[in-house]
Amino acid sequence: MTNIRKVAELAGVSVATVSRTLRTPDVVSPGTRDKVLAAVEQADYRPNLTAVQFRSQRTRNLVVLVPIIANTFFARVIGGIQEAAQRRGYGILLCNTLGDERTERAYAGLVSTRQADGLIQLRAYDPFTTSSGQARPPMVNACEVLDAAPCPTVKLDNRAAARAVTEHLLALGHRRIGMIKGPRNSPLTRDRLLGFQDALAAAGLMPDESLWCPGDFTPPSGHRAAGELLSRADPPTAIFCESDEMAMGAMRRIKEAGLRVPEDISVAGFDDIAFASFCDPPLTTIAQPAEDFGREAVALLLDIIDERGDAAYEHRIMPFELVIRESTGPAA
Amino acid sequence: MTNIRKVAELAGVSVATVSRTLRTPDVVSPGTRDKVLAAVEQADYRPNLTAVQFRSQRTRNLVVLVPIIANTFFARVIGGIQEAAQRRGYGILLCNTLGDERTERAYAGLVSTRQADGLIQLRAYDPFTTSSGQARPPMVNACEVLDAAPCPTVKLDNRAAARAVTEHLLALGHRRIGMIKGPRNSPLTRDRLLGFQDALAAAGLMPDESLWCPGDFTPPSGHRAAGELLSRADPPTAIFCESDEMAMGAMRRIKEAGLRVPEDISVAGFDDIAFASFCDPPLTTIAQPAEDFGREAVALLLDIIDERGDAAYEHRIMPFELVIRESTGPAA
DNA sequence: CCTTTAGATGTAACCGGTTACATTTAAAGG
DNA sequence: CCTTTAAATGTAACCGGTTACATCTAAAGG
Repeated sequence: MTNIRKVAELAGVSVATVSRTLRTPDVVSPGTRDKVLAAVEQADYRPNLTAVQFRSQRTRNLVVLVPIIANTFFARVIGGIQEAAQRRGYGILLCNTLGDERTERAYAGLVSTRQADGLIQLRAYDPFTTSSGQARPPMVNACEVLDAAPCPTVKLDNRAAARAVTEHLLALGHRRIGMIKGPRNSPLTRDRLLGFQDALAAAGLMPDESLWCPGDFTPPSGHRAAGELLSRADPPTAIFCESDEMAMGAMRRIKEAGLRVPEDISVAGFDDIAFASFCDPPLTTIAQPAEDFGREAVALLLDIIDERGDAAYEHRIMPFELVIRESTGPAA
Repeated sequence: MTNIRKVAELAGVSVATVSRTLRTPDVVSPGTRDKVLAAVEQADYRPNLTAVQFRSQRTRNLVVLVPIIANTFFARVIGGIQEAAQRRGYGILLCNTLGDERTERAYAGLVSTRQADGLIQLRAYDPFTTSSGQARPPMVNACEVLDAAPCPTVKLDNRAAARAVTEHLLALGHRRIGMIKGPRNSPLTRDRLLGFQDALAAAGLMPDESLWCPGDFTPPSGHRAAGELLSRADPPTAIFCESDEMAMGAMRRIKEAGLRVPEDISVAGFDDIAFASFCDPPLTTIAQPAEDFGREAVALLLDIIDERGDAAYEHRIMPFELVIRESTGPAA
């Protein structure tokens, strides 16, 4: 491997001059600069990044913990993270945690062990064991956010979004509205449920908990949950699903039962994934700026890493948009 | 930051003993071992990974170049890569290249600059400029594979898979079969087209190139392509799409034209993404073992890195399965 | 022509581990 | 009790850059 000493020898200068030519060219005289660059070219020299990282104590890597990369929404968020990180000269170390806390802590260790400069967590869990005295490694929590996050956060106003969907369904005349929720202990689920109840309360309706089914954001779970709702004596006339993936599962189940969407049952989703406008019927849903979640998270994280952030952690609320398509219609 | 010297001091031993206690505990006497481990605990010491990587010239990181992470199929492949890498103690540096060769070469540079030990490329492009004399960095090419790849490869027998789909459509009585292809210059597209033609030829049919439309694997491109096919004077009775995402776009377009799937037009996809069994109607498609592509790629790559591979590069062909659902039916 | 001073370059310490080699310690054998 | 030998531990070089500080060069000013 060609190293800086070989290049220095080739150019007839010291290693310091080679290093300066590459890092701070303006302090090197033009003549020397040309000699060095020619030698770099000739030797096909590239600085050993591990040495640079080691010496400078900066890796320019960010760890990203994602619950399930196969989830279309998270994949988009990661796309945004990757794009923003790359533009700022950072790489991303990806970890598909599948919600396993041991894995999350192991990867978080990459920050503690200085193999990455910071961490983005897309789930409501703090992977850093708070050993007293130790400084907290730079971290940002995005998408599903801890209630008392010890770091900046980026999230949607899930409560308002769920309220908007529900109000849309109420406006269509629906009174028995089923809900296919996310996992029980998720803040996301809780907030969306609150928004759902807000809308019902504003319309003077009592919430009926027997119409709430838990899911896990995947199509099969939506399929199963819809089955449960349909098997009731008095099934709902509309179903609000906390993810488009579950909504697609639910619509399939509804059709299997010989019912039509939206004529017999309206279905609304959440996320506005790429397939939402192509499924049958196209899905009414909440559009989230997935890529922006990622970009924003990177921006906040780099603020901390570069110590541009002063004291208080920022908590960003991203905008949502109710996208009305054809899966919701007037109550029968 | 606590370093190995502090721990050594705390334990009353030399830095070498601390290092040995952590790397090769069996060469350290039990008594010393306990002392050192206690000191490690007390100081909350974790070795600086950048120093370890620098010294050992091994990073235990792999670069993964993925064309579009938002593509459901690739997301699954990455899931497999991540899982296999993690199990073997490797991290992954992810790059969403969007097909940009400059980006790909930049990330490939992470291997040349020793920030990663190897690279997995999911697209048919060799990011390493072959500077003569230089040893090729370890690389594996998976999914979409170069014809004369200078490395191990993992792929599907796309030709046979496409032939299987086409034979299924022919068996249903279809004679005018449209095809929504992938990008023009992709080996994937070419091989699937060959398989398509194989089946037609075996059935004694002449291929009709006017029924082939290019797409880019996304739902909107399938939607557009289907529109073109439907606008012909004599539209096809079946459409074979090179991806499920395009198939979903195509089905939407067909319904928008007031036609039914499969009664009026059959549609087949490729990939068997999670939504394939939940769209309407459930999609006939080719199931690919996406996660296995990733696992296999990691295994082959680590073989090279650990120099277990002898001379010849292995070229793995992964199995496919024709999954017949409800989007294909007898020709009208 | 000498002194001052800014700019260019060189020297070498340093980052935090790993490990070859040297040295010390302890156990075994005579 | 002394010698031999293996096991345990210590010393210090090394990985490849960066950069503080020292030194040298040359232009400017007196």
